[in-house]
Amino acid sequence: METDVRPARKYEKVVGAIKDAISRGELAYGDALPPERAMIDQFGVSRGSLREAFSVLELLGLIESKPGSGRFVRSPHAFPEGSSAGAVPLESSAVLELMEARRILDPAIASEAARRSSPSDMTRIRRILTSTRENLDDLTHRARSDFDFHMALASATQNFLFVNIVRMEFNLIMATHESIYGLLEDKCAFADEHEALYEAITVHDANRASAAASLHIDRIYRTLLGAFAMFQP
Amino acid sequence: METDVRPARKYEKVVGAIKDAISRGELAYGDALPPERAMIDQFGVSRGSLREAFSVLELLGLIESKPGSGRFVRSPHAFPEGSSAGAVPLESSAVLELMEARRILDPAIASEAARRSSPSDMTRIRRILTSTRENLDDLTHRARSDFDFHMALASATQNFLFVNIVRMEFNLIMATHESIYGLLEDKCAFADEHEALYEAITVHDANRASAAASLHIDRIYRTLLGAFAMFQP
DNA sequence: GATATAAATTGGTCGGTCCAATTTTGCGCG
DNA sequence: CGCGCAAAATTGGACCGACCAATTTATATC
Repeated sequence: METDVRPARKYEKVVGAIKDAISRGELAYGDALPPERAMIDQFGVSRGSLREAFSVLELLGLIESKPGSGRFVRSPHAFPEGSSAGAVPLESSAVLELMEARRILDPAIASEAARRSSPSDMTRIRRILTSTRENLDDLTHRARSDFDFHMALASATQNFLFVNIVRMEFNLIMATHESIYGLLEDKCAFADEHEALYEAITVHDANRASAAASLHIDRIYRTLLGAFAMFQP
Repeated sequence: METDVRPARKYEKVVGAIKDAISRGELAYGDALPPERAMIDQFGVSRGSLREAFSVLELLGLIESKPGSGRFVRSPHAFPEGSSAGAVPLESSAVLELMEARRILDPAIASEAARRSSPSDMTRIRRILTSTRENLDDLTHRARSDFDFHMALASATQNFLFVNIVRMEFNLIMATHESIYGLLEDKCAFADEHEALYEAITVHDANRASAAASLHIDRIYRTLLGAFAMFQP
């Protein structure tokens, strides 16, 4: 019964807590966070872990550090003020923002992968795809497969900048909405689209690969859009 | 006489040293780096600083960490083995790889900025452009302007993923080739292209913005290609 | 030869020190 | 009383050395 593959780092707890506080409205735009030394007691973590949490929150665009002054909440997006039962607006806005970027980035990466992929890249991707089919019902397995697939695609571009971008994409997915895969119900479409993408890359058809990636991410985007719409007026 | 704006962090020294060692061939693909505890003495830095250096080198795709085993050199690109007078191959291959990615990413970002930019974004970019013109001969000022301009462009997309990508691009530029701006002699073209890009974004012409960005980065890419070709047989 | 054990290595965390930037306080002076 | 400037307190930034855990590799033992 392995519930969590990840070792649950301390800083993640802090990130979650602050993120939730912003979602609930306890921390609003412009507000100052408590000073480091106070938060150390508050969360019971060391300064190093705290700083790591801050660096993530800064990367997410949620807070801003001003040396000598303090840390302040930055509005990442403009989202409705008086939203009841909180937690949704921030999460959804961040995830949609991420997906909007992926609608542009992923087709470009797929196209580049189609141009430069080597046979060994393709066998690796092939292996990942079969592993994906094996256990489509397990949520964490699906998430893991998705990550592996897109990382393999990125490394097939032979360009580490794309690898880093995909790594960043999935870091953000995990940081902002771990349960996102629960919303994507259509498991078969998930696997089918990955396979279509694989086929296009195998024959080095950049245009078809780009189109396949577009279809894939567009469907996900629309699905999430629909799911989030149910939470908001 | 301010030679370095940046405070010269400890880990940067380590990154440079290891990068140079790889360039010189002292460390080749597959070689194991000395263990952390040994490098602490070797470089006279703490473990924290060392780990920070490793994280950068890992991001650059130069090394790979295997828990319980050690850290190993990864070939980032295949580049000529017996290259004399070293230092060039790694640097140039990494920079060209970065620029190849930018040829794809930057037009996409420019196009998105054209679609979503607000008036306040444009005034900020306008200010950066006039500042750029003011001191075109100073190398560090030009580098700073370039960074500011592209960061402003990224934030005009209203999407923090693009902001992070541009931040990453310039982190890599600084990490791999700080003197890169010395190779880009045509100062006027530099400023002109930025202005053309600005114009396209102001009128929200996504296609023109994308084209302008392509022209800009393509010229830089060709210039660097030419400059590096002189170092290699 | 197989297995248990020990050693070596990286990963994560902690609690400090010192420094730079900023803000706040307080004092002197007009 | 009000203003301005300097000292002090507050805050984040960088760094250090130590500790223990997880994992891999080497070694010893049967």
